[in-house]
Amino acid sequence: MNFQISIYNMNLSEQEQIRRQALDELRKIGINPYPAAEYKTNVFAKDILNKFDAEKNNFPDVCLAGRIMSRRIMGNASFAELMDSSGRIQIYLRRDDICPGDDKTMYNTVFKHLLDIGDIIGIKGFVFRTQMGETTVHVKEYTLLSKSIRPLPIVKEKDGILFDAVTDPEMRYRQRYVDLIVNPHVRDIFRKRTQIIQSMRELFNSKGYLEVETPILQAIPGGATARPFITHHNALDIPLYLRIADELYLKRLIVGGFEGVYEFAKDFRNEGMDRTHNPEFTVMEIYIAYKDYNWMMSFTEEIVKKAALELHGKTEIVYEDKIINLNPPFKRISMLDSIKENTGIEISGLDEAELIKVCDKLGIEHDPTMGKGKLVDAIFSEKCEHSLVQPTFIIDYPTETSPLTKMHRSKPGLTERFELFINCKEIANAYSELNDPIDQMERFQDQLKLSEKGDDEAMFIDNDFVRALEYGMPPTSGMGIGIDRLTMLLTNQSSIQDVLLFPQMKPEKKITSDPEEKYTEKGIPVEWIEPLKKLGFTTVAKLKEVEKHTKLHQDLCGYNKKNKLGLQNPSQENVKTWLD
RNA sequence: CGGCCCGUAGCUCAGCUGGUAGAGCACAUGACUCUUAAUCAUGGGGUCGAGGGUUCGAUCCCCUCCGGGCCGACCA
Repeated sequence: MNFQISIYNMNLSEQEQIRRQALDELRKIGINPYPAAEYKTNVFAKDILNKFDAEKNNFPDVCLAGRIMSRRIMGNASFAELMDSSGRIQIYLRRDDICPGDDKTMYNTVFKHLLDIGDIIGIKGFVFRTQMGETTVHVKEYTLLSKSIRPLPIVKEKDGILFDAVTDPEMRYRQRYVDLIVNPHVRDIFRKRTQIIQSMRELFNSKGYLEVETPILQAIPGGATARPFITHHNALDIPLYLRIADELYLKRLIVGGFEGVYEFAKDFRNEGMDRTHNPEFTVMEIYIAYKDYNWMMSFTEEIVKKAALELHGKTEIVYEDKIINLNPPFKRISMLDSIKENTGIEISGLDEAELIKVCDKLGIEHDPTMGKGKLVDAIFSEKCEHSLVQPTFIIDYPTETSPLTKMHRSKPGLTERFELFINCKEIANAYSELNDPIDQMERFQDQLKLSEKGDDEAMFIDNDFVRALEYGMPPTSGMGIGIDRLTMLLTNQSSIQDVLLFPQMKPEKKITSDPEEKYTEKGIPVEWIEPLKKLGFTTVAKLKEVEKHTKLHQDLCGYNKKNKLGLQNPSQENVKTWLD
């Protein structure tokens, strides 16, 4: 028996070894643990739970498939829980139902011993209610559909309280598949994420706006201020950037004559990672001809309201300890008024030197690379954002930080731009788009000056984009919504990792391990390879670092004894030759 | 990048001014025909994140590193 285990792999846990043995046993019995055939089901667990009526006996013949999540075996009868994509349902198996004849293998051997929690099976039977009142499928016949050879964390639940729930973020994010299996509410979050996107798409399509795709690989990463990822195209031998925004391409399409275009775009920014930032993230950007930012504010209200209603059936949502009402109209206040409201200081018309004084007075850090716009932005971030719990449009931003935005129709030095804040976070950003090509070129050149001043986020000049504007772009309003952050808000999650299926993680540390040949080449007998690896010598190179061969010899003999391997101990001289 | 905390069985966690490890679940064997965190009995399972140091002796104390979390800084 010991030998039986050792020929598998010493690195496997006992439970994994047992499951691999079960795999072999199943094959011996003639059961394919990984059958190819389609398995036709006719119902989901949730449908049964919702619609079963014991008096009508309305599920006399069901077939469903899913993963075994728990088992309670009591001799000749067993209960188990089956989880399919819709949820969990209890199933009931009786030996003499599963095995009507003399051969009781399918129950006694296969179900009780060779199946495990985590295995995927299909069942046929009828629905009934147990004495305890639980809707249950009485199984007449089952089929193994896929054997699981790695034990799943066992999460138990009673009265809504989870026991031993997997909460370790490391495991939850790296092995999202496990998280999705054992934490059912996680699947729900991602369903809601898709629902939000669907809700927006439906609204846009109903208005006749066109969903488009624009380049992710861009020669000039435009449309936002951020540090890009850079890559290289071999055939063209040019650098390419992963997009930081799709704005400039969408506006080219408005020039091309579309009335409205939108894209759910993955953008990439080479910056810090934390609870609210992932290097790749999703932004919905939409551009509509002949509109302005006032119109866009109302449209944004409609988008947010619709998504909230479809997810929650109401516009009041709970986020952590706050209740947020997403019922329009949202408050609208200019950035300068908001600063005045929160600090009592009127900063309109101040020059750079005066703004620096204000920063000093308010205790806001600043540095010489910051222009007027960034100084105002810093004051706003520091003093105002925290007050914007309920949805609020902050409007009319300084020109300097808005190089793609039309000048304000009546307020000099400002632009027609708004950001929607909810729960103190920016959710949307929109403008009356700048369509004056000459103004646009000048703004790009101002960005160049900022860049020369040391601002490494300033925008690049996109000459082709200016050329497009020169042909004439209709007055247009554009808006972007951070899908990840909106999802966080609407699903009450506090970190972006919880709304991304596969958040970016540091690479997993690989344990390098040499193949057997490397060891045998050095004259090391096969049976001593495993003990050496267990002692930490996973590569032959590590053997070279051994200072005293006698110590290694001792360790090996000790390992042999401790694990009762029954191997013939090597001589000290032998061990010495391994180290050369 | 700085401060605080964490890393022990497959999972969740104990481990008392240092004496080479425990629980529950899971797993194995057995009992049990309506159980539901099923129950009962028995059993196996751990380089106590890695390396170094102090010590007769380190899971525990010290240093370095790796991985993770929270807070701050930077940053949309």
